[in-house]
Amino acid sequence: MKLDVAELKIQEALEKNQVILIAGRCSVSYSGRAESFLEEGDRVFLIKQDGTLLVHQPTGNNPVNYMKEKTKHDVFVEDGKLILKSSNLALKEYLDVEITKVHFVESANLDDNKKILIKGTEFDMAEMIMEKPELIERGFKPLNREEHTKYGFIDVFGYDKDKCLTIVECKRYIGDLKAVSQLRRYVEKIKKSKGIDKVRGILACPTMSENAKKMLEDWGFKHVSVSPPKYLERYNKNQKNLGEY
Amino acid sequence: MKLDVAELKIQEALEKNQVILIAGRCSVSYSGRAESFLEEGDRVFLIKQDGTLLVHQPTGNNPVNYMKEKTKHDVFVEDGKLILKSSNLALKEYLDVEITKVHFVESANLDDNKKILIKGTEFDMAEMIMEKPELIERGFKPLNREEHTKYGFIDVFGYDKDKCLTIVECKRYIGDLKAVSQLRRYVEKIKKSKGIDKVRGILACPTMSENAKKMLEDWGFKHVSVSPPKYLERYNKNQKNLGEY
DNA sequence: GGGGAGAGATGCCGC
DNA sequence: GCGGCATTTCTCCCC
Repeated sequence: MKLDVAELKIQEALEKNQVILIAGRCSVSYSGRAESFLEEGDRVFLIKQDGTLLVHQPTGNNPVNYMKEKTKHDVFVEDGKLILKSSNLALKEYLDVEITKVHFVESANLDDNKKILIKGTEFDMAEMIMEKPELIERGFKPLNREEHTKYGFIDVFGYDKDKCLTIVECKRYIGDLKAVSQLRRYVEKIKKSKGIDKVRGILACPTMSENAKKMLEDWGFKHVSVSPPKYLERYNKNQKNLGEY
Repeated sequence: MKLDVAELKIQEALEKNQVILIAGRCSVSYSGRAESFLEEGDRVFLIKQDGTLLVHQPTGNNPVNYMKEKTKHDVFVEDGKLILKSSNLALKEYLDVEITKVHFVESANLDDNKKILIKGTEFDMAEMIMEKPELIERGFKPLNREEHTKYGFIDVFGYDKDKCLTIVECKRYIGDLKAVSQLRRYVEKIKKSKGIDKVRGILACPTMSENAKKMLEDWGFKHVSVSPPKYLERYNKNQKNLGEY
């Protein structure tokens, strides 16, 4: 596609506040929180209706460069190149693209006000434990979930069968050093603020790394194997259709 | 665009292992590490040459759904809908899309083997401190950077003017509770493994949150205000062109 | 592949 | 806006 045709097409789409998709050969410079440069190669550009810009290489999960919402975009041809200058003055972030070849440009007004529903999060784990406290220990009595105000952001806390205050930190995945550090911070905070000498700490997660297990034991905490709940599980080896939700 | 035309176009592009961009009205289901459902709306799909799939809503930075590399994609028309079934058997992840309307489909073979160069990272901060140790303290003598083997992943460590072992943890942005916890873990690890009683901990970051500052003081650590270096900084209020790199 | 930590992390919620 | 934290975090590097 000719550069000046692409230029017009992109300018019109920007004016109409459409989602724009561009594939082209380009180099990319960025300056803002950090700085970056990417030599010439084929990439995909996605400009969204809120001004977000994503630059994607032909492989990999993450955008190689990006600009956040409310970014302004300016497109023009100069010295035989299609230039895209994107700037977010509020964030002091700037991104420049020099496009030497445009493979295609497409744009459309997209209408979408739906929010994704996700199940199986850490929050769902905590909820499950509130409903089935025996997942932690026989005799465990949870008091509150997600106590944000007084003692920090604690997933679940309550009393064990011996009426000892017990803090439960949930992790969806493997429990690591960070998770133990976090639990430790909570336990100390509660000890201090309540003036109690003995507070128990429990890490609820599917598995733990060896080093984390060691640190957990050093601090007298306990690991309970719990996995996040899956409410919508419908797939298995023999099943090909998802069915309705 | 008619669904069966889109079907063919996508199938051909998949066979040719091209990058594919689709805009359409759809609902999305996901099952894997967690589970999710997204009601009907207009979205953009990006299928990459390594099998990566990204689903983007018309606003926002992050994909609303995604599948990692090596995902297989199957497209067909059924009951008047264009169905995209993506599965990653190795990861036991599955994503289903029901498309009721296709706005456009584009595809291309993209060639890109360049890697992005980023400056101003935490690593660059540590490097800067190695070169200018007075940024930390007068008399600070750094020994090593990124010591991974013996004492963990410590950014910089060395001796202060009184020959006391000193650990420096760098953060690009505001120092928070997590950062202080991390520093604390390192200091204790070194104390234990070296059998030393006094090890100093310094957090090098631009600013700190109040709670983190308090925790830092509680533990006898110190904050030094350091910002990540920017090697390519060329922008300012009065400058409109980026110039060459 | 596991483990540990950074990221231009982002996004969410609460204050 | 800051603060604290989860994320289908992802990515990188080392062992």
